[in-house]
Amino acid sequence: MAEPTTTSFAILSLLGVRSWTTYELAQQMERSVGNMWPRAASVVYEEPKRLVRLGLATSVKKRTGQRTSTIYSITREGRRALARWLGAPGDEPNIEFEALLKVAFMDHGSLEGLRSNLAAIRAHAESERAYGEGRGREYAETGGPHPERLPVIALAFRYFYEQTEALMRWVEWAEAATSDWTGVTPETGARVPDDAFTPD
Amino acid sequence: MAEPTTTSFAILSLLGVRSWTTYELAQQMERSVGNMWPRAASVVYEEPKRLVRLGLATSVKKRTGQRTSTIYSITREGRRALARWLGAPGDEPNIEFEALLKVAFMDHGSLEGLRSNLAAIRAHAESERAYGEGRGREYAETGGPHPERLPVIALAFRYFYEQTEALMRWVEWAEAATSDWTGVTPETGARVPDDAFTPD
DNA sequence: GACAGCATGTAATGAGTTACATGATTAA
DNA sequence: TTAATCATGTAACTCATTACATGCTGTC
Repeated sequence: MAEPTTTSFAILSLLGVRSWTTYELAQQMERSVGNMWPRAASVVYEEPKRLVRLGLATSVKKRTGQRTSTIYSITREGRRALARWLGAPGDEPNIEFEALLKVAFMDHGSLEGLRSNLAAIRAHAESERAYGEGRGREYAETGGPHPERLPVIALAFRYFYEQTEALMRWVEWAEAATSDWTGVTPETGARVPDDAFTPD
Repeated sequence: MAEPTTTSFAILSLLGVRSWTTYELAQQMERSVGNMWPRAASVVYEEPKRLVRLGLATSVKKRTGQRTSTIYSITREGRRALARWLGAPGDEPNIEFEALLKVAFMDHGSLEGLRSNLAAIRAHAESERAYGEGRGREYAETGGPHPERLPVIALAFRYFYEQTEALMRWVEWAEAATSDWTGVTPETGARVPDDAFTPD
């Protein structure tokens, strides 16, 4: 009853690093976990309660004037559960990409729709790249807030990098490949790029 | 009241190509849409009803012995709605990657956990690559069941390729970078790869 | 002393998954 | 004729999102 989910373990993983208030947890979920397991802040306010129910975490209330805030900490049993979860094989990547879905069916849309969606994807990729460069410099220079975690952080960081570069390469290829299109179907002037199905 | 979702439009996009039975829709959702918008078959059996309610599709029942099956077709209004949706900018990629999440917090796990998760990721990447090569050959040789869609299909296909290659590159890098680790933390013998935060 | 932004949640709603049920078809 | 697989759904449940509510803090 009420098994922990991947989201539960994502939060438990953060609690493995140190204790946090719920607000801090929400920040970390966005900043350091958001790239591989994005979740809205509101679940971060709910999930830790389950961890407490299951005995994997404890909570302490703190007063600030009228309001109370909650600080969560991992328990010994929580560490055991975390280690067990980490040892089991994790799920494969799950990708949702609405803009690409539109591109894939743009033969029912318009050339402007294609171009504007590619442009939006490129803008996104560029902003991700810039963000990544900033984060990378930060880690390289300061070591980050938890230097003892740098080896594993480096692994995840590099995935983000490969990911972003792949997206940039693709969108540049796609913009070039469609630059001479005059429509979105073969009859109206869309062409299959030579190297499309046999890349190298 | 019951606005269509991205999943609705994914299905409507398929209906833009031709009419399908629900079962065929479920197959197509896995085969041709699954890579950018994966959904369980059960939603494919529910969603088209909404399209009908909204006047974007029509349904016809067909008998096969005792059982009935349903064939869905797009309406003129459906085509208009589809074109409008295609013209608006789509959402950015949304990536969930549990195995990577585990890697990122494996400093609370074990070296075996790290290696086995990397191995699983590699196996997945290799199988994706093999699958992609098969599909690519198929398209290049036969043109696929809807040759008029080849130009846009080529764009989406190439994204899948870049995606898969990026994952392969990453996992090979990660396995090499961790091959000399004797533990998962700096004290136990994990090291930050030289090029981790300043790739090139 | 008002307003913006930080901090801390709850509630309503909905989308999606897994599990189940069962009919039809084909191969052993 | 049995078992496996294809085909067609429904039901229960839960995860997650958006929207809302409200207190605190610093600054103009």
